[in-house]
Amino acid sequence: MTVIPLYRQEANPQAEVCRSCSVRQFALFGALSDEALDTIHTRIATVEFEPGAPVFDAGQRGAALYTVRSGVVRFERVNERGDWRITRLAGKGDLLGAEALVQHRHADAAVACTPVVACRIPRELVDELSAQQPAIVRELMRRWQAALDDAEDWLAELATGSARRRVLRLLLKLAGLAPPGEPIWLPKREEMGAMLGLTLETASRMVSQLKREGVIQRHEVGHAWIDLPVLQEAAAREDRLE
Amino acid sequence: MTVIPLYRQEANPQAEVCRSCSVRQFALFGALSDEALDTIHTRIATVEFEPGAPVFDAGQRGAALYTVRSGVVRFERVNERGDWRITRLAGKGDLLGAEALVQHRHADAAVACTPVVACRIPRELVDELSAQQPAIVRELMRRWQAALDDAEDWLAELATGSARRRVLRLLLKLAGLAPPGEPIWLPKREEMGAMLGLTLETASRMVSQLKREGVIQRHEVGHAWIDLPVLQEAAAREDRLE
DNA sequence: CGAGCCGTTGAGGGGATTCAAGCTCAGTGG
DNA sequence: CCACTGAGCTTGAATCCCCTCAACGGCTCG
Repeated sequence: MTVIPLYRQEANPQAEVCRSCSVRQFALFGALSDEALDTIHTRIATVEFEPGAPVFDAGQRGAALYTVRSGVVRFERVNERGDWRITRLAGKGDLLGAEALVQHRHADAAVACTPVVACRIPRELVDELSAQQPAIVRELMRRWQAALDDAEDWLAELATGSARRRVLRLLLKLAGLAPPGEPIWLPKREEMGAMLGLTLETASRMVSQLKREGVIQRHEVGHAWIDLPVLQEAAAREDRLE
Repeated sequence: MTVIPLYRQEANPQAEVCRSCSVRQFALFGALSDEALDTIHTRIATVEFEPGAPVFDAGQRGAALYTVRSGVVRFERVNERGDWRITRLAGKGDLLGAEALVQHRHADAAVACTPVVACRIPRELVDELSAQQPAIVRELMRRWQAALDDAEDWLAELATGSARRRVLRLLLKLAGLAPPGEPIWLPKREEMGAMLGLTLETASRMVSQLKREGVIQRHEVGHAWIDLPVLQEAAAREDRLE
C-alpha cells in the first residue's frame, strides 16, 4: 500500500485535489460545500493498493473509511467450514469500512482486485462531520441501505440458477463496474468460483464457452472486451428458456 | 393485518405499554429515556400479521418502520429469471423497513412466517427523533451494519456447500430465532428451498434424514424440537469431514 | 529456460434435480 | 361422524449438471 498525504502534494494545492476530485459528486462528502471541503482535506490521504493487497482484514479494528476513486475491491469471508466466499464488490465512488463507525472490528476483509486508488478518511473525521452536517448522516444511511440491497441482489442473482446463468450475471455486474469504453476486469477463475459458489473448473468451462460463442473477447490477462447488448441478450435468453 | 392503536388500549395505559415493552432494551428506541418515550408512544401502534401476510411489499413506498416483538419475518425477492429467493430472516427485536428513511420504495418484500406482533413506527417520527437524539442515529447505523453482516453471513453459510450442510446451518439459525425452551419454527420445504437455493424435494430429503437420525423431532405442523448440542455437533461434524 | 501460476479440457462419479406417485393430515361438508 | 378434498410432505427412479481428479499448455518472471 502506498500512502500519499494530500498536504504533501505541494505542486497540486490540497483544496484543488478534493474540489476537482473525479468522484466527488458520487462520494460521501459530495454533499459538502467547497468551504466545508477546504477545512478537512488535510486529514484525507490518497492510498493505492496493488491487486491482492488488503484494504483491511477481517477482525481488524477499523480506524478509517475509504472512498474508491478507481479500481475494484472485493469483500470476502471464510465460512465455518473453511470455504472462501466473495460476498460483494465495490467500485468507483463506493465507500468501504463504514462499520468502523459503529463497531470495532471488520466482519469481512476488503481486498483490491485490480490496482486501486482510494481516499482514506479517518473515522473521527466522519464522526465530527456527522455531528455538524446532517447531510452526511443521510448519505451514510443511503450507502448502508445500498450495500444491503447489493448483498441481497448478489444472493438472488449470483447464487441462484445454473453455472452458465451465474457467470452471465457476473459479467453483467462487472460490466457495470468498468469505466465505459474500457475492457472489463475478468477475475481469475478461482475468484469467480468464490463469487458464484462454483469450482474454478466450472467457471473456466463457462468462460471458455462464452468466448467461443463470441459473447466475450479476450483482451489482456485479466481483462476482456464485451459487447454489452450481446451479453444482455445472452443473459436474457438464458433466463427465458426454462 | 390487525392494527391496535396504543392510545385505544385504555385498560392498559399507553406509557406503560411502551415502558414495560419486552423488547424495549433491544429495540430502536431502547436508548430513549422514560420521559422521551412518554412523548412518542401515542404515535406507535401495535400491529399483528398472520403467517403469509406481508408487512410490506417490494416496490411499495415505505411510510413506516416496524420493530418485531414476536414471531419470524422473511425478506424475499424474485430475481431476473423469476426465481423466488428468501434473503434474510428477522426475529424479536429486529427492525424492518429502515430503507423508508432514505429511499421511497422497498427493494424486497417482508412477509410474516409465523404469527407476528410488531410495533409500527411512522417514518416521520424516526426522522424527528434522529434530529434531536444522536443515540437514535447511532442505533440506526448499528442496525444497518448488522443487517448487512447478516446478509453476507447468509450467503457464506446458507448458499455454500452440500444440501445437508445448508439445512444444518439453517436449523442453527432458526434455533437462534426461537424463544428459548420452545420448539423452533420449521419452515415449509418450499420456503427452505428458497432460503437455501435447493428444490423442495431436496430440502425434504435432508429434513427427513435428520429426523431419522434424531437431530430434530417433529412437534406440531411447522414446528420441531431440537437438541441444540446434538445439532451443533452434527453441523460441526458435517464441516469437519472433507 | 525452467519453474510456477493460471487456464483449459477430458473422463468419471456423485449429488441435486426432475418427474412422478403415494402419503399424511387438517379442514370441510354431506 | 366420516368420507372427501387439497395442500404439503415424502420417497423413488432416471437424468443431468457440476464436482473431482488429472493431465497438459501457455504465459510470465526470475
